[in-house]
Amino acid sequence: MKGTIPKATVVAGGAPIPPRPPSPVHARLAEFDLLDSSAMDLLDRLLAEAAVHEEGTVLVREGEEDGRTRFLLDGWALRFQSLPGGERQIINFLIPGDTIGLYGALISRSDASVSLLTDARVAEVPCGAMIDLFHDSPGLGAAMCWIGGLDDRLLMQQLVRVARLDAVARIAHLLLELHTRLRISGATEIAACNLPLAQNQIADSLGMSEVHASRSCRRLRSEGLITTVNGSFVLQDRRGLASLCDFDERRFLGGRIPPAATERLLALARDPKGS
Amino acid sequence: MKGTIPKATVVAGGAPIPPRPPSPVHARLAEFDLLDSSAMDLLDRLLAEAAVHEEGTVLVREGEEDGRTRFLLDGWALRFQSLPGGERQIINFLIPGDTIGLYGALISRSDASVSLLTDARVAEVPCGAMIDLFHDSPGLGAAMCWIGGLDDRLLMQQLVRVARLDAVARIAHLLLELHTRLRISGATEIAACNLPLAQNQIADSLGMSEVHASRSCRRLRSEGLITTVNGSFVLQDRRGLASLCDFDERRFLGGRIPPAATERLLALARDPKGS
DNA sequence: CGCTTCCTTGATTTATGTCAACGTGCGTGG
DNA sequence: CCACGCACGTTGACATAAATCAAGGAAGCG
Repeated sequence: MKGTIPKATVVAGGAPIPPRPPSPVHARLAEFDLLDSSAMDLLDRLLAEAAVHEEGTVLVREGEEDGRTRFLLDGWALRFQSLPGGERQIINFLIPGDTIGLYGALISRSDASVSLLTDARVAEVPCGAMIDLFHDSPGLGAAMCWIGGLDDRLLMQQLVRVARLDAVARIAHLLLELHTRLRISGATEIAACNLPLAQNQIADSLGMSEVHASRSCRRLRSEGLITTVNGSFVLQDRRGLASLCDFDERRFLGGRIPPAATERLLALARDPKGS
Repeated sequence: MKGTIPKATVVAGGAPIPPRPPSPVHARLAEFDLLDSSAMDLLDRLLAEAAVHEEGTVLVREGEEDGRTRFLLDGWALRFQSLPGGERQIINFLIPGDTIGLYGALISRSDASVSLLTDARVAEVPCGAMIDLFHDSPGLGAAMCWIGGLDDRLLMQQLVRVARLDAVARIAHLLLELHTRLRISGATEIAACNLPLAQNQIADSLGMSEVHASRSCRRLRSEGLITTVNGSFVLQDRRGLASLCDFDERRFLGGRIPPAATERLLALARDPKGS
């Protein structure tokens, strides 16, 4: 069940921004609109060599020392911690455009494992290249930090969900989050409604038992809010789901950059040795 | 009940690392051992002008556009989100040495509020200065990202706690985390055992009702694991607390930098215009 | 055909929330 | 100095959400 694999074209010059490959990473960065064409070129180069891995592959193992940062270009993954009892807590789901091990270049020991939920296309950036990136393109470096900030925001939402919502609302909220994130990373509306999750993954993510996850999903299904097609969830009524859990889409949209920062970053790009 | 306020001395030259003020920020960065004396000087300058605020002050309001990044030099704060029902979810507790709004320079709209739990000394770094920092001292810039990575790790632990542990274990785990973090930021062993928390703050942080927090704290007290002295928790038996919740201190220690990254960062510092 | 994996369902137990009442210390204003 | 209100913690009775245990069904796959 390999996904379609769009080719990553490497563009040569610094010409007035040529059409980019439809990478979900680019889609996410569209909102971070400070990248000039040289930054884009650098990004393209970093993402050019992507490898395809099979469903179930473990990309990163908790405690491992592996400074690489990866970009998930296609497919889904999950980040989790193993617990003393042998269970796992899924920290978050990773979708196309997401970063894996963003801090790998700075914190050698990874604090969570990452495994693939579907076949996936993954680009790897070695530790050194990740550091150099900040030097070669301060704008792209800033973009990486910006991604870090957005990820932090996601984790906050996951916390609020688990800490405050009941089981049905937790699931609704999670599904809506994934839908929103998929749209941001460029999925079509139809693709964004199709979430390849198993119920035990939902349970492990939201801190509930499998049995209870099953019952809660059933409730959502019986109210016509979702359906399941061979193991995938399909959102049927976003409005209805949102009303169950006070979903606020704005918490996932809009990572706008303060004007003052914009100026400085542009100045830096023009004159990297300034001041 | 103002805390003792150590003076922040600004050091002039780039001399062979003079004794630094005993700032908790410096203490935290001790583990990030890549900062040369010029980076330290820059940091000292950023932290030199700290203002003292009263307990209860709201430093940041959710949704507000305020690109500043702050450093908590003394005192405690909490970061929280307001929920539709009017309650709050405390995302995490901030202790001396912690950063407030690390991503402020890149994401203008803050996604959580921060208010002071005690009187506190706070240094403010404007948005522009935060960006320039990456240019003026790549090492210090890396240190800021590194802090972001550690904060991410903390948030993961908070999630695991809330998602997986029962009420008593959640509280024990939280108290141990705070103890560990306090030691890292330079608190004496005695100070680190003394946590100025109210039970309703614990409840709002761990997603449980106030009543249940009260009962759970009582259990910990009755087993001699903690005591309370006029509203503060005092850890009495760390070993005992840890056995209740599988606390793994290593999750909070050791943000070691990969060797490859160390080399590159040092090279960058020596030759900021290299390659 | 007999595995496994994923999901389902019912009966029961346990953890936690909710409601309501009360205590204690503490600051404030009379 | 007292009376009052307020923030904070405590306690008990009760309701509810969710875990657990146990059994079984449906699909995929050798």
